[in-house]
Amino acid sequence: MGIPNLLRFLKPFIEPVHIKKYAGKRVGIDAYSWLHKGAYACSMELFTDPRSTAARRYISYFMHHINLLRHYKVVPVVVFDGGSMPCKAATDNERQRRRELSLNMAKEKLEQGNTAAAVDLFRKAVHITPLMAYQLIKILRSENVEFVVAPYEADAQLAYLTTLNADQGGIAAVITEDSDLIAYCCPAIIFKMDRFGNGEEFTMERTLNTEKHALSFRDFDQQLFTGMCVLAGCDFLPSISGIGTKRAYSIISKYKDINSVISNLKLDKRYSVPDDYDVSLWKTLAVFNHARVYDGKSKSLKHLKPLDKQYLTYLDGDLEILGPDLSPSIARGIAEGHLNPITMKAFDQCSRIFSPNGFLDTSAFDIAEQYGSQEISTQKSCITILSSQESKENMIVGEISSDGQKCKKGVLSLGKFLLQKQSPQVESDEVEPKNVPENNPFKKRKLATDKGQEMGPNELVIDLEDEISDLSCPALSQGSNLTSKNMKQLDFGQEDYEEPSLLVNEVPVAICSSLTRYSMPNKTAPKRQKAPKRSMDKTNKKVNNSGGILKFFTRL
DNA sequence: AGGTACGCCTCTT
DNA sequence: GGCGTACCT
Repeated sequence: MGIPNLLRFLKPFIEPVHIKKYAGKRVGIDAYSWLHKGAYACSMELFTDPRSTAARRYISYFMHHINLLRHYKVVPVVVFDGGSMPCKAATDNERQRRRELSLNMAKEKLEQGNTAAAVDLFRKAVHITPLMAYQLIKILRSENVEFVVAPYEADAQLAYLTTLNADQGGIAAVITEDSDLIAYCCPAIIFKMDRFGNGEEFTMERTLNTEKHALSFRDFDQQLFTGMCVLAGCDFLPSISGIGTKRAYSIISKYKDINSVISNLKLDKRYSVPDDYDVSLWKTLAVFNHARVYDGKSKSLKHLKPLDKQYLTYLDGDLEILGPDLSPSIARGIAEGHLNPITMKAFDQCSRIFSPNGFLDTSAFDIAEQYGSQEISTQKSCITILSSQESKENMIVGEISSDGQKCKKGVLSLGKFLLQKQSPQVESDEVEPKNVPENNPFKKRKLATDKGQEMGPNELVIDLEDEISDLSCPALSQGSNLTSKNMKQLDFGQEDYEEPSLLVNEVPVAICSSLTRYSMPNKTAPKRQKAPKRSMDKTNKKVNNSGGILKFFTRL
């Protein structure tokens, strides 16, 4: 729950900000906050029909915000929560119980035909499961959005990333709704960011160095600041009854030493301080300082900050409360989104088979799933789905050269393939075309060879203006939602922003598109190195020529 | 004045 | 998770 009232208490130090302030910077995102908000848009569907498009609206919500950041040249780094901390088990269980209660009531109401009441209850029952996070991860992966799954608390992971330089994977700020990040002394945090990029900014620097409303943290160091937060009550340790943010502040600024604070609290008859409160407080401070995080460089767990003797003595060798240690391979599997951080099992058995290629992995798996296949295998450059139902033969549905530089008919046939399955009217000879037609949307642009553009090896670029109207792949032309005409024009302050139509409501575009980076209708291929500027093309359409607005789709 | 317990909201148009 | 509010100390 964060620290109660902390945001209100620190309001004087919080200023309005627009995300464009962080243009060119890497910014960390607490995935949970957007996932949770997004899940509200589809809370009922998540229970009643989890595989439906409607149930995936939380992904649209999330990706809208990702695209917004990219539009303002902010590099998003998405951080997911991992395993739960042992010390939070009690509160976790309580929440779980409440949700289950709501869920049962919701189902009841639904059966009674009271949809309105059911929706209300489903909303109370929503929680973000690792599987939901995994669905998003698959999209992020295909859209080349950087992400990491924290071994435990995303907050700690985010705080850790702020201590690194950008070239080491570090971030300049964090977008979250959780005030816990303040307790981690995160240097810059953006709260309440809306869909236009407006939010409220907290900076440690401003807070420590300015006086507002008779509040001053000039004499506070990091330990005292975190101590104040913990004293006011946090997830790991409830506050002493009668102490909130203000009293925590005044008592810390009075004694300026954690141990003095505790001993004086114990002397004060107004408060009942548990005997072991000092130990608990130091242990909690240890978590905020040394929680276990994932280190992308060594690909293993490490501590947020190097272990400090002062805290270690209170921990008494019990490092478990910082999050149990994990072997590097498990930690990496979790961090890279292959293992469920709770169960430690692979999200899908095939993800690792594909990851060496790093290419069609999840999409291929999606297809297999759709076909009810039991197995998928990759052999050299082919992706094969072992079909268990329709035909007993193995079908080669994709073909990629081993260096990932060429994408042949496979991708197209993939699209056709699915299309045929879902739209019987498609001519059968289109199912496995011998050649990729000249005008096919998946034709590969010359990559990398073009004037220093920095394309990922697996990216395809489609020039929409040229090709959208004349697509050989009906799935795509049908998705005329791709034209700028059908894009929603949203007002983002002074600039117009063409929001990609998020979900293609019809069909198989999914598979193709997860590999595809569409460029907007400017003739030149995207340039991604220079600091891009927006420009107007002849048709007076506003376009983004900095790599195109990213399109994404999800499968049905 | 400050803390706490409680109920309501987070999406979308 | 946050927020606002009525009520308690």
